[in-house]
Parts: sequence; structure tokens; C-alpha cells
Amino acid sequence: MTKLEKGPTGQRRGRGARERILSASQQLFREQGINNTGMDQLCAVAQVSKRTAYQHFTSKDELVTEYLRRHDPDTMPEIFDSAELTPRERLLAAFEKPPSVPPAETTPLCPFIAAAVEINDTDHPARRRAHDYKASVAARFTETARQAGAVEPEQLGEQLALLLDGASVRTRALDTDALPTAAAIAAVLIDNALPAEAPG
Amino acid sequence: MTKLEKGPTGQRRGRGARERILSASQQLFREQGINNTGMDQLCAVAQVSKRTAYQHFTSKDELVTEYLRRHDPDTMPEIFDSAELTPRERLLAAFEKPPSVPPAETTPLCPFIAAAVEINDTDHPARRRAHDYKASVAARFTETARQAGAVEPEQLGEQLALLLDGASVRTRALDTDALPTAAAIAAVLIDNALPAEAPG
DNA sequence: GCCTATGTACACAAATCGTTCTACTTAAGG
DNA sequence: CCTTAAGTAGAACGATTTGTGTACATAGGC
Repeated sequence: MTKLEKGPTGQRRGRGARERILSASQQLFREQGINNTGMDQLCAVAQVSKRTAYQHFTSKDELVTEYLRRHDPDTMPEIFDSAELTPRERLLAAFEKPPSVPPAETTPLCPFIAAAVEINDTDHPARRRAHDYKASVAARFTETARQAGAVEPEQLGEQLALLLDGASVRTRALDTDALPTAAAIAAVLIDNALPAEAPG
Repeated sequence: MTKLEKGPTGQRRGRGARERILSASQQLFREQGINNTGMDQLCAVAQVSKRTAYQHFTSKDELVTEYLRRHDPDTMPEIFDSAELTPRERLLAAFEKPPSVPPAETTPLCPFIAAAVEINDTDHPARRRAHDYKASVAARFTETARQAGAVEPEQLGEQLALLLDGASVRTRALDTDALPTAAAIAAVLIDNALPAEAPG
């Protein structure tokens, strides 16, 4: 996660509108979806006048694109770049729930999945970004699988990425955390793909 | 699939408006999503006047709900009710692409996932229907897994359902058929969960 | 052959959408 | 202190949305 620097509740208005707009985007697009969030509401939450919003972003489409671009600029770095874990442990760590927000709530739907579903035009920059991000996650998995000595790292990478996405959408549909289910599958796949008893 | 009885291209207008409306819903909601499909366009495709549409369905919400209700009233019966296949074969058959539509196109996103993402209100009947359908698929898998003699049928059922959803959303995001990836995982899970060399 | 269900055409209301406008205020740097 | 860039408030625009109202047409069962 990037630093959200929420500030003392009611961020003081004034300079720094762009940041406030993007913060509000993160919150609202995540909570209620892109199409269900109007610019009026977004500006109200960001405590920014509409004029200012449109000086920073020429259109809502551009704001959406920037919102996705800013979100996770690198792909899950806190997991894949962790030097303390063995490659095998890193693969498994991707399926552990981050300690953000109270454990009672269900994790919100992956913003890239949301964008891929809500936006219809395949050529929309936001959808392209979603495509790239999803490919990037698989590539990271593949890379780590290769480091771990998996027999078919590309296949394993694609499989693990699919598990994460399945867990995300199923959590949304059933309102129940599906990540443990995905984690169990991941453990099986990793065990199957890695040479037995390799240290990592 | 239910009989769509498309008729000779330009369905003759007149009686039978309700069916035409639901047919158009299937087509348009699937192709462009629920929120991106207006009632005007829908009525035009259905060759039905708007007045008639609102005589059959009091609101778009109700139409969406009915569209999801009608769609697959039973859960994938052609797979789970097939008497020619062993339980194990039935589990695997769920991951084979149905021969509908040319193989070049990617399978459209599962309508229930679409509804779960596009609609924000958890209490919306359509979202409840999506919830129930997703639970139903898992239950069908579980039931079949039990027949096949799986050691932990409930876990396997939930896992296989997650794979299907992961494949659907990933196909959407990457514009590449992800079902084979899910099928490969399913094969591994099923092999792991079923007593070795059982006839089915 | 008539009666009634059903459907049509199309204008219209009301809300909401993204977007732009004008005119005013404020904060920071030199 | 004064200039200038940045932000504000809120009205308004045009397009689009869901949903209605009115007056008219037609197909089928009796």
C-alpha cells in the first residue's frame, strides 16, 4: 500500500488538491465501484471544487486511469521483494491476508478486476492497465517459481495468479473470505511443482 | 443453456414481448454489462416499445433480477446431471469449454460475477441471486465430490468452484482463455483428493 | 365479427451524469 | 507587499438515464 496520509480526519483544504482527489478515488472507487461514483460525490469527499478536479484531470476516464496507475505501481513489492523469505515462502506468503483493516471485514475486490468488469471498452487505458497488472502478477509468480526451482515455472505462475483472482471475486460474491481456500490449493500446487525437500 | 428460439433473425414483433425482452437482456447484459446497457437500447434490440417493457417489468432492477433468475435456473445441469459420466469425470467435465460459439472468441464473463461486481448493494435481489448461484455451484461440486469418494468433499467443492471463477475473471482481464489453466489445477486437486485408482 | 389483451409510437418528466463556466478568494515566493 | 499560481463556490449545460402518460393499433379467442 502507498502511504495514504489521511491526516487529522478533515484534511485541511487548500493546496495539495491532486493528492486529495486521488485519495478520495481510492476510497470511493474501491468501496462503491467506478461507475457508481459520480464526480460530484468524489469532489465532495476530496474537499475539492469541481473546477479544480478538472484542472488536474481532464476527464473522469483519465482520473480512473491515474487511480489505477498509482495503485500498486510495482506489483506487490512487499511480498515479492522480501529478502527474508525463501522463494517458496514468498509464493506462499502471497496468499496470506495482510493485517490491514480489522479482520472482521472482508477484503474488498481487487481494483483491477473491478475495472476490467466495469469498463467495457477493451482499448480503455484503465482496462489496458488492468490487463498489464494481471499479467505482471503472473510474471512475478513465475519468476519466483523459477527461483524456487519449479519444474514448469510459467505454468505454476499462471496457476497461482488465477487462484488469487478466484479468491478475490469469490470473496465479493459470497461475502466470505475465500483466500484460505486459495491458499490451500496453492500449497498443493507448490508442493507438486517443487522438487521434494528442496530447502526453498 | 435454455432454448433461445432466436427465430428467423428479425423476430416478428407483436405477441411474445416478454420473451424478446429477456432474450435481449441475455445478449446485451452479457456483451456490454448491466450498467452500460440502457433501457432504450434494450427495447430497440428486443423490438419492443418501452411502454411494453415496463408493463412486464416494473423496473430495470426487476428485469436484471429476472434475467439472472432465468439464466441457468438449475445449476449447470448438463454437466452435473449427466448419467453417462462417472462422478470423477463429471468433476473434470466442468472445466471443459462448451462447444457453443466459435472457438476463436473468448468466453464472456460469468453473468453472476458481473452482477456481483456491477451492483453495489448487497441486499439487491440480483446480488442475492448471484450469491446463491455461486454457493449452489460449490454445493454441486461438493455433492459430486462426495459421490466420487473424495476425502474432504466440501473442501474440494469449494476449491473447484473457486477455480471456475478465477478462470472466468482472468479470461476477462487478459482476453485469453484461462479455462485450461483451471482445468490443470482441477486435475491435480481431484487426483489428490480421490482414493488412488478408484474406478470413479 | 366484435371485445379485450397486448403492444406501439412517442413525447415527456425528473434525476443524474460528466463537464464547463464565471467570478471570487487565498496562499506562497520573491 | 505584491504578483501569480492555485483553489473555491456553485450555477448551468447538454446528454443520457429510468420511468410515465396519452392516444392509437392489432391479433386472437369467443
